[in-house]
Amino acid sequence: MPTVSAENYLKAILHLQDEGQQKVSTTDLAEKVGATPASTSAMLKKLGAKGWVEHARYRGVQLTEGGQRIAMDIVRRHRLWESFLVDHLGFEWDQVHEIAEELEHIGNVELTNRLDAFLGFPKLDPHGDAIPGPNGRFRSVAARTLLSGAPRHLELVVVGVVDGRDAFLRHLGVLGVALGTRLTIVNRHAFDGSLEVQLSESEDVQLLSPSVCERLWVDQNSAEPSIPFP
Amino acid sequence: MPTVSAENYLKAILHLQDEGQQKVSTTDLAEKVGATPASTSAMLKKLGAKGWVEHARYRGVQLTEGGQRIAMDIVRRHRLWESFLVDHLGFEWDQVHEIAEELEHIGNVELTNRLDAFLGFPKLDPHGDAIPGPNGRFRSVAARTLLSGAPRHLELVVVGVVDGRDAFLRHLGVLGVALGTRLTIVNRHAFDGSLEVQLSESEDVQLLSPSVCERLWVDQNSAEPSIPFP
DNA sequence: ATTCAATTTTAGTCATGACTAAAAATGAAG
DNA sequence: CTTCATTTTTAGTCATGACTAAAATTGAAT
Repeated sequence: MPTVSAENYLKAILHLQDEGQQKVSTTDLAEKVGATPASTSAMLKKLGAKGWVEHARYRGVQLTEGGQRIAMDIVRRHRLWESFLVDHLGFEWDQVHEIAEELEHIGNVELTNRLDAFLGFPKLDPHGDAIPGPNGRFRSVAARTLLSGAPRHLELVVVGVVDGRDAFLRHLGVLGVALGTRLTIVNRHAFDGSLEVQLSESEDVQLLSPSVCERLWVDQNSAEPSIPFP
Repeated sequence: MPTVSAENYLKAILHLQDEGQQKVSTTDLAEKVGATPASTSAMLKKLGAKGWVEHARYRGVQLTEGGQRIAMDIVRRHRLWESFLVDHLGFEWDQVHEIAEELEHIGNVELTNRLDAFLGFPKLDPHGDAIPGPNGRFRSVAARTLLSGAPRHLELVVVGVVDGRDAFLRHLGVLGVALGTRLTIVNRHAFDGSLEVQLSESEDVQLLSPSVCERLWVDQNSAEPSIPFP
């Protein structure tokens, strides 16, 4: 069983690996967890000894299979609790992160699974991030979803429109969106549910109104290499 | 803000004070928290410095007003979470203590109050123990309750019977219960809801079936000095 | 009063996980 | 191929909160 501190490091490594770097540098990790590189270096030695990370001195870290499993479970608990806080206790999206940061460290499996069931086995948390299942992997996302209900941080392809009217299609053109456009949701705005999406080709970030998001069918871009953390 | 460890000591002192000892001995406290008397002695010095306990060397400890407030808040969170686990996640009475022991240390006030509201401001937890309100004091218990719905660890007086039939009254006589009998619920059995009650006069512990408990009106024994932890 | 067994505190260690300051390794530029 | 700025690790401290062993205090019994 990892300590709370170890869990925070493992989680941070998972997030950084997701953000692109396959090997995570000590400095980046230190910054993420809010510690000095020296402290981080010391912790990495311990995590390595436990078999949770592969750590070649001066070369960066990577989660092992076991370490990733632990980190995914933490993310699972974090996002389940966030869902609970928003859906049942009436918190807003932007108020729940800190609280979930504490709740996520309660590792009781029975508790987590029952909470999952209580919530109806949700696939996405209130921020639109995918929730790992009890097996430590993400639940398969429906083949075709409305953009408004798709997860963040996953490259999507526009595969259809709900509304075929000219005015809407012209509007899409202005926004730089068409059938086949690849994009990634980078942020959901709590205020009205509008989405910031990054268009893969142009690298532009575009703000899409809720009414646009509800009229676009998207699919996970299967061409993309399947990384563990969408 | 107390550490998790400090919270456990404060909670233990509250429980021991409730069980009769106004001043709690280092040895008893040590046993309760599962530490050595030496470690406990060291912790008491710190708790004293924070103003949470009064500690006269070799003379025992007592919670200060501030310390009691902290301890009551911990008990509040513990019992609210236990209620949540049983009422909404489907746990049994005897499975929830350990989990609540972890959840109770998340001190976010907003979280606690929202959870309280979500649960419908319950007065008793699944074990029949009173739940402190947001002010750190127990909510007033209804003037007259059925024994089956009364809190544990509080001296009660039998003030009436629902069912006046001879057979029932004779049965009460056999059990040693009559109008005016003072008793305290010491345990609820998860299996069928039957209660173990201690009769104040004889000191006997008597097992009462659910059907008996549902036919007895009880009231809080107001003659008793009002101790903080019923 | 004095002794003595039980209780409590102090003294001295240890493990965790943080820190600063100093040393070592890396790798890019000349 | 050597230099040097950057990154990373090591060395040495500190605070928490636990422990054991030893000393101090209490209070009950002679």
